[in-house]
Amino acid sequence: MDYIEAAQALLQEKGVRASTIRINVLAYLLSHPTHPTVEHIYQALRKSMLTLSKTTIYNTLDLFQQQNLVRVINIDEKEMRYDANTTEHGHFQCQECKAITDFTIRCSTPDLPGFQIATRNIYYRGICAECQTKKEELLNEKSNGN
Amino acid sequence: MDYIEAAQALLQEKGVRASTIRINVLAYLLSHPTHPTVEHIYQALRKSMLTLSKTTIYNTLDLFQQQNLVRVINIDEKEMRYDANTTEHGHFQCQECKAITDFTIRCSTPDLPGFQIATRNIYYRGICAECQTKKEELLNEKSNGN
DNA sequence: TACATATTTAAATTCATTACAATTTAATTT
DNA sequence: AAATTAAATTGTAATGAATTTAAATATGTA
Repeated sequence: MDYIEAAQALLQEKGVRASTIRINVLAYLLSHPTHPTVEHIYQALRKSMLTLSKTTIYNTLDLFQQQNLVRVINIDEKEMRYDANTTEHGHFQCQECKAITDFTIRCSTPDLPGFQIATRNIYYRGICAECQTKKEELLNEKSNGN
Repeated sequence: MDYIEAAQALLQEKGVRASTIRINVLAYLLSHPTHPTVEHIYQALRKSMLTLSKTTIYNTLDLFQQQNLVRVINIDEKEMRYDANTTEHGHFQCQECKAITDFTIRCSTPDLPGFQIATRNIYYRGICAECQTKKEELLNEKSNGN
């Protein structure tokens, strides 16, 4: 399975012209399900596309969003993040390491009569399991050392 | 029931010095459960506090957040919004009128073993009932007129 | 009153994002 | 193929919310 081919196929499905840049941006998102920022994508693709502009990344991601190819994740305080996984899932951001983890969740129907819901975003924040373990280890070291 | 008194009481409960500015910012949030921005609060309080600085609003809201007196709502594309209602509820933003509506919702426990969850935010977007009605009326007018 | 601490202020800065005009590339027509 | 049109990409400059900084002011306590 080739991410480039998969990206090209997805673009064609949506009737979007599959330019080199578009294919590469989408392939990057497919191969890096780590919710990258515009900067991440830009720095990665710049290596092989010397004249690439950051504006193009913004434009491309806007287009993808309109076509439902990506979803924007606004969990981070400063930067937007992008996810090629458009299925329903929540996002957890660790306040220590800033990493974003997907999780599955089911919610009841909200009491919004007459409202038309277009997008749903569930953002949780806290300390991830890994950072939690590190913290506990630090505490143990301290109590053993003294 | 006086919002000023209520704000003062809440601040004292948390052991935070109840300065005039703090009381007024919190009272504003209590009396305007419309998820105001920093700018909204600033413009409203400036009228009676001529030397008020926007930085103070930021500082005050940061303090309130630490003390769990307010919750930050990041649903808007550009500006942060603040809510003195700290009970669990979701937020819906209308893509037409930008108004934010509270809703109640219950979600299943996420599959995040070992994770420590500190804050939860549920953001839905779409068209609110009012704007939906307006749109339908416009459509009807068109089909009747022609 | 004097002192230390907490609060408030205003100006300057930061930085992700957007606006826009110019340029390049690709597709279509003559 | 050349000419025309449309679409995509680029770079610079502007935007504006949020933060930083340092100075000024107010407050509580001895």
